[in-house]
Order: sequence, then C-alpha cells, then structure tokens
Amino acid sequence: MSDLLERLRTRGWRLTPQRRVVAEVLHGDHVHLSAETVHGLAQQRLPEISLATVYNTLNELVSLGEVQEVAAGEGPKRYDPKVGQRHQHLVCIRCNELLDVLPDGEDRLGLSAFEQRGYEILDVKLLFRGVCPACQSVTAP
Amino acid sequence: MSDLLERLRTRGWRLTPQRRVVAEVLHGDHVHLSAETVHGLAQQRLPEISLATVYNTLNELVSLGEVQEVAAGEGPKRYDPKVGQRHQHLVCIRCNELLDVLPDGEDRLGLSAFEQRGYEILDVKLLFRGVCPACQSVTAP
DNA sequence: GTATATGCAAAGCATTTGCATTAAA
DNA sequence: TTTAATGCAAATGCTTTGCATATAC
Repeated sequence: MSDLLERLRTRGWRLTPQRRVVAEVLHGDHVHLSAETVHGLAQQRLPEISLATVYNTLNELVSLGEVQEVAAGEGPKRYDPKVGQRHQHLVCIRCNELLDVLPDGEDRLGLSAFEQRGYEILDVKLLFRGVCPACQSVTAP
Repeated sequence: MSDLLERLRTRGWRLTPQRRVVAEVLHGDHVHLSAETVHGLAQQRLPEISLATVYNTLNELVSLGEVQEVAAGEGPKRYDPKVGQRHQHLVCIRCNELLDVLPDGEDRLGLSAFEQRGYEILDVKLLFRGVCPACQSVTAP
C-alpha cells in the first residue's frame, strides 16, 4: 500500500482513522490536492471526518516533511506527497491545473514532453529561499 | 518623478489623488509592499484613503501590467513595480523579507552578491506557467 | 453632465484556534 | 490511564464586493 503510512507508523505517528484516510488519499504519483478536495475524498471513506482535522493532519504531514505545500496560481494551496524526487511545477494559468515537471532523458528541465503534448509554456518564475544575515544571527542553526 | 505616473497618464488613466499616492508609494527600485503597507504609506500623504481603494488600485495596476504581484513566503501578497527588467526573487524563510535577484556581471543568476553579504541560500523553486491543451481549445488566443 | 472612482461596511474564502469530548497507545 | 487527536463553531487574516456619494474628465 502506502509507504507513506509505513514511514509514519515507524516514526511513531499516532494513527487514527482520520489520519489514515488522509494519508491514503494522498497516495499516488501526480497528486496535487487542495485541503477541501482531500476532505471530500476522505469523506468518501470516512464520512464523519472534519475539515479542521484534515487541515491539522496536512500541516502535520508538512512539518514531518512527508508532504509539501504548493502555492501556485489562484485559490487554495495544494498538497503534494512527492517529496522523495526533486521536481518543479507547471501551472495552467487558465484552469489552474498543476503538473509535476521532472528531468526527462535528454531534457534537463522536462518541459519538452509537455510541449509535445500541446502545452504552451509562457514563462518561469524562480523563487530562491534562504536565510538573511540578520535572521542567522538571531538563533544560529 | 514617477515615470509610472507618466505612463499611466498617457494611457488615459483617470488620475485621482488616491491613485496618484498609490503610484507614488510604489515608486523605486526594490519595492515589495503588501497592500496594508501601501495603505499605511499612502495615508501619510492622504489620510482619508481607504484600504479598499488601495486594493482596487493595485489590482488595476496589475492588470495594466505596471505592477506585478509576488506571492512568496507567508502572509499577504506583495506588489512589485519593477516590471521592465526581468528578475527573480529571494525570500528569507525566517523574516519573510523579499529581495530582487538579477543577473550580475559574471553571475548569471545573481546569487553570489547575496552569498557575499551573508545570505544562506537553501533552495530554489521553479514555477512554469502556461496553457494546457484543453484550455487552448476553449478560446483560441 | 456623465461615467467612473471612492469609502464604508458587509461578505467572502481559506485557514486556524479554543475547548469540551473521544479515542489511541 | 494518560496523552493527544477530533469535531464543532467561532475567530482570523486577507481580499473582494455592493451601493450610495463624490469627483475627474
């Protein structure tokens, strides 16, 4: 099944039915779900699960490093369980669909596969993340 | 003064005191202000300006292409008037400070200047933006 | 004079929080 | 038994909207 659940159990994660279904919903290879969507899918398996618990669980998974938040395009954040393989994202500016972009053979970026499928790539935004000098001196890592 | 105001006047933009002060506040070279901050600064010159008008004006400037929204790190969007020069952003994951990253001489990305000043760069995220095949066929560009 | 921007207050959406209850370990 | 997660409902933060009034052109 889900190696995510496997890993979480090993890490001593308190496993409730709610947490299990959230982890199950997040299983797969091209998953980019909003909290609301996770909630909807989770409810199919566990009707009484609350949205607050979904948010709590997603935040927990993010701080465990098992899921990453993706803020791209309009609307709510999406949650992406692919944290093993480094990858980037492509967002459709019309429908807001989110896709994984990975190096693919000859293609270092992995965009040509999308272009061959008819995607029109308009631009890229790079966001560097780091720690400024002032913040480093507050509490040294 | 502000060539932004110049351009806007030329484009037939209805110039009110409120819009003028918003444009003035957004003048400069490394400006990344939240709507709230724009409002605060604008109020110093025009105390009766409302936050709603600031939001309206910022949205207008964005759709005119004179200002770009930057969604990076925590909290509210920030507004960046540097739209002539292509550039990227660096965000401090601790204090949320936002900085422009531009190619700088030898340095294609422009990161070494930051590293020399003591910034620790942790990672980059790329976000490709485009149009998916399905959306292209809805209304052709 | 007319079309459009403003200010206000209320509504909206996404997300978090406090707290009493429930359940995993 | 103890510690932590759940569900609910209320609160939050950011942003947008409806509408009457004011104002740039």
